Amino acid sequence: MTKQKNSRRRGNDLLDSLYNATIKLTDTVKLTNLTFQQIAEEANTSRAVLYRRWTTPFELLQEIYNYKAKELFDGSFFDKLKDNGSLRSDFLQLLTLFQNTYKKIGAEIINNYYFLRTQDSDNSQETEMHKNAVEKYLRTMERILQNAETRGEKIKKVHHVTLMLPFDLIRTENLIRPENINKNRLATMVEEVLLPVFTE
Amino acid sequence: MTKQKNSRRRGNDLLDSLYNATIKLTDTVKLTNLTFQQIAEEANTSRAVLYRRWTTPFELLQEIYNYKAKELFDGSFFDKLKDNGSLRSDFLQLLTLFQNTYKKIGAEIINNYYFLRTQDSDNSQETEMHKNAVEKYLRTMERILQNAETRGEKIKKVHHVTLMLPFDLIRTENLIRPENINKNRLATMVEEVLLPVFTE
DNA sequence: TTAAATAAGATACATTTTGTATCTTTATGC
DNA sequence: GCATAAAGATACAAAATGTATCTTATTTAA
Repeated sequence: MTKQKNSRRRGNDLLDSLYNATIKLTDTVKLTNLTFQQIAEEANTSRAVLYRRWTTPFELLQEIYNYKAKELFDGSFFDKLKDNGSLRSDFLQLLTLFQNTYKKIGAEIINNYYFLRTQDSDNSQETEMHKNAVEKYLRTMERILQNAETRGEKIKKVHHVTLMLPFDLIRTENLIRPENINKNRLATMVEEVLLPVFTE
Repeated sequence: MTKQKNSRRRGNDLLDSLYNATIKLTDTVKLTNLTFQQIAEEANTSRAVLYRRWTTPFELLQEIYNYKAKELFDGSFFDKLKDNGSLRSDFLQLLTLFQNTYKKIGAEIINNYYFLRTQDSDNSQETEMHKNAVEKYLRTMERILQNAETRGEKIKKVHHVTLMLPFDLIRTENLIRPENINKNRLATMVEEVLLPVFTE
């Protein structure tokens, strides 16, 4: 979809290129050591292009991670959720889908997103995105639990925050013990944590 | 304990001053925008002092957060843990002590610690510290559960990773929903998560 | 199809930060 | 009190910043 007849990139083409150059640099350069100079060189453009859009590399990073994290927060992966006939299977599928999205976006990117979030409390745009995501997560959990109840499984009433547990678990695992994540670990989360918490 | 008769600071006195100047700057300057110049000025010393110790602000930050996080990882707050006569009370005390340590050190500092950790996988010193901490956490949980079992409470056998749940919960809460933390929230964690997970 | 508008890219310049090196001064330990 | 180690001051070339101006390519709309 990229126009190759033009040598001078514009708009979103250029923006993508800047994003990618920055992400690529984070493989070798620590986040705290990034400079506009390097980014401009990596993206084959001039520094002016960067200064017209952002005042510091921090702002650029913030924009990138907000953008990249969108897929995690739009909750579109929930569309693949099926009623598997048991809460156990539904939970496992939920964790698997969520973890796959983490993997697809890249755990480092999401970790960085959450880090920048703590650095900047007045980011209303991201806050809105995050708030909507939490709403979607809650509604998804409510639906899963409702289905289970309809099937006759005994479901406990819990506070709303507790409904965030599956997502909290995946986030923690990717931040603290990323090397630990596999099918067995997800199954253990369901068996030893989620089922005891949400069922009698 | 600070010597005031000397105008020229040395060793740990100077180091403390550099650490404090850096931390102070992080109130106004984003982590990714810190410079040695600023830090030297803030600490009333010369840049040479900084370059003799670290090559980039990132390294300095890493050292600071490793140092500050020590108190969280040495597990000394566990000494205050008593046998309260019920698992419910023991869990609540554990969460309270852990959260108080978070508060004392500063949640931002610990969040930053974990972030830098993801940026640098080859930090053997911190890895050792972290590994020892996990060991201590596991042993503490085992002790608490053992006490409960001795009292006659029905305790489930779970994987080691699951024993990290109390600490994972507090970490998540401080990273994602810091405004949400109070006595009620901790009680809900015990009631709706920890007790169902660890007892029959 | 051409002209006007818009944004990219090149360049320049003063300022700040970096990284290194050298020298002087102060504090500490023997 | 003297030797040693480390702090602090200073200097300098190189890199990065922040801003401004000018040229050139691409888009839009007349």
